[in-house]
Amino acid sequence: MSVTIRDVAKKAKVSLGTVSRYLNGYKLRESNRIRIEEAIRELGFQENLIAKGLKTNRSMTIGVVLASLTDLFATSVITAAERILAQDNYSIVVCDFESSQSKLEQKLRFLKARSVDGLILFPGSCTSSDALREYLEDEIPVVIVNDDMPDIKTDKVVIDNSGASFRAVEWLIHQNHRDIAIINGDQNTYTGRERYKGYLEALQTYNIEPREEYITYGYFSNRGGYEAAKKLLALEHPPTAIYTANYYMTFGAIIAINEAKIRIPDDISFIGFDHFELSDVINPPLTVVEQPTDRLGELAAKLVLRRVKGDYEGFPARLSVNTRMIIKESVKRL
Amino acid sequence: MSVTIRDVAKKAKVSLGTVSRYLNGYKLRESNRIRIEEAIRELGFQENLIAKGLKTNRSMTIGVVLASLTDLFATSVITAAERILAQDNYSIVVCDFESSQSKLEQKLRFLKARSVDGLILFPGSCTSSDALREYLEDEIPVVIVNDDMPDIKTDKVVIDNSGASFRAVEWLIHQNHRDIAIINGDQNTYTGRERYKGYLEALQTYNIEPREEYITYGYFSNRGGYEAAKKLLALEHPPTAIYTANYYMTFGAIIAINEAKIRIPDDISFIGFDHFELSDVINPPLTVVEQPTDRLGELAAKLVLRRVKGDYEGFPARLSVNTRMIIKESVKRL
DNA sequence: TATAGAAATTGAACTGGTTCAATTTTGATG
DNA sequence: CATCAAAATTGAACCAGTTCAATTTCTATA
Repeated sequence: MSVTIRDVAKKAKVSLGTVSRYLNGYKLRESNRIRIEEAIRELGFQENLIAKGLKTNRSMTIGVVLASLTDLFATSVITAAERILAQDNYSIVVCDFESSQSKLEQKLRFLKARSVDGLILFPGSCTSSDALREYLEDEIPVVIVNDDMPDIKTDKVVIDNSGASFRAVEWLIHQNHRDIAIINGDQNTYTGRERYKGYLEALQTYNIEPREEYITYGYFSNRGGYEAAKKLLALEHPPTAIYTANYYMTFGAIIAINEAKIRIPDDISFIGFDHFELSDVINPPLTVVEQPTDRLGELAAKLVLRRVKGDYEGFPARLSVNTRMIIKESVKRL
Repeated sequence: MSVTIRDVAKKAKVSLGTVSRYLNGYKLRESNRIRIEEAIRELGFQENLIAKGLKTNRSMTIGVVLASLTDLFATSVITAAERILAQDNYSIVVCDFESSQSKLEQKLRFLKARSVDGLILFPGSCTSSDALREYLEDEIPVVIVNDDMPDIKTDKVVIDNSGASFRAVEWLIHQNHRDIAIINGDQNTYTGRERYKGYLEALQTYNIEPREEYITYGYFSNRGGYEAAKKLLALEHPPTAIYTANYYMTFGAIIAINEAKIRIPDDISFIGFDHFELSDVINPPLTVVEQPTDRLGELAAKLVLRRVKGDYEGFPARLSVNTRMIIKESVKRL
């Protein structure tokens, strides 16, 4: 079979305990260190993390569970998280649950059998989970990203969802817009509700009566955004500005606007969500709410690492990061 | 600590070998089966896949290595692959290497230490790897997705890249286009070169002299596609049709066209790449080359599973799947 | 009912690491 | 040079499963 530390020990004429100590960075006699290094090189030894994990009860893996691998927000966050985790020699095991509650349970159990040391979870439309409770019972740290599971006590990293909407709408108001429409995400989700809330709060703060026909739903999908925008543009009194509450809806809406040969910002003002590649390349470049996906991933990774290492200070933490408005040219001052 | 099969064995009054056999689906005496199932339920036993992996030398994980987690093509393929793998109780460990050769090596070694049973690799612009050679030496199956590593002998699943271009361009020619531009991907990549090749072959087949100014490069990026399209539209004799060789360039180009107030298909015909959500939502819906990402993921997963299970028939396999043209309304017959 | 062959069960040995109590080596000090 | 505490090393036991040769139980047949 493959080369084990026993082989290395024999070749270097030391005990296996010494080789183990070498591998784990303990100090040892210079002459032994040299002989072990030589033996490792000559034998082409590679340590077996599975065997290591058996005794230490650590797999050095963090489970990542998300609704869909093709979700740009989640994958952006994960990219950043993975970078941090890799620095500490952790790797990520990724599972998607296709927005299905039963698959979520299944994947969570699956990862648990695999002894993940921690979990980063994007629950999306799933608001509860029995399997997740088992993680808490066994004290496996869980960090939820930009979401809420009200009856489950875990760490969270979130963006300031309602604040993001508030500032976007406030910006429109400051540019003298009053007829401001929103294309909302799915109201069964935390982010969907929060972003809607911020919209309402901004209107309220400036004494603007919300108009029912300006409140539309795109359900976080491209097609949804497209259709909602189409509906808005067809109104007898169309809004002077549209705010979309996520990336996919933003591009659906833009396409509807282009199609209607309505120009941004001359005919209608627009604030989108997320600052991914497409937003800049559009003409005119879009004013958007930028989610700090890198920061979010970084925080989630660092938090889960801290917990994995036993530091439970401030549990359950709820780290919130602010979004940023990227002001470009898609909003006209009235 | 946690509940082990020894605890289950004791409680069910059988030996641990019997419990092991139960867990692995062997037949056993009805009375024992019942008692074991009871014990498992009562104790809340969950098997430890890490311990299992130590003896069997199988981790039940497949490594997935790709340049970027935010690449929609790769994540679509992976989604389909994961579905198949999960059916056989395999999970995927995902690493991105950020298009860096050294990170690729690092991640491959990392996964190897983690005893992945197989590897699905999207090499992108990396055309070779020492760490990968170690996989072959140790007979860990590797499947490369839609790419080529000329001096490394592995299984591959590919799409018919040059054929895809050929048919797209041929379709334009059949609609009487002669001034056909291409927005090429990065020529340092296999897919970039192949797709360009198909374009040239189609022109040649129909005796059309390729025109240098119609051959542009968008390097597979959104911005690249945008800029290439802008350049094409600014030509004294702009092409009557544009073909873009991947998704991101397609949308960059569309935005450039919209911006220039040129209409598809009246002013210019267009064939894009990939049939993701945006292509349909555009007006008019785009005629595109559809890559069967589901099929590709399925094939990659099934192939790697076959190899993992020791079936090396037909090694190295090179499974090719055909792209499909989705004919919509973005091409005008001249 | 005895018996042979098949089927099921047993449990010690094994996988490749870590751990720690016991032992050996080192080196500073009187 | 003897002594002793500190540092380094040793190797058996352990982690939670699988495996397989040996043993026990079952079943069919004479």
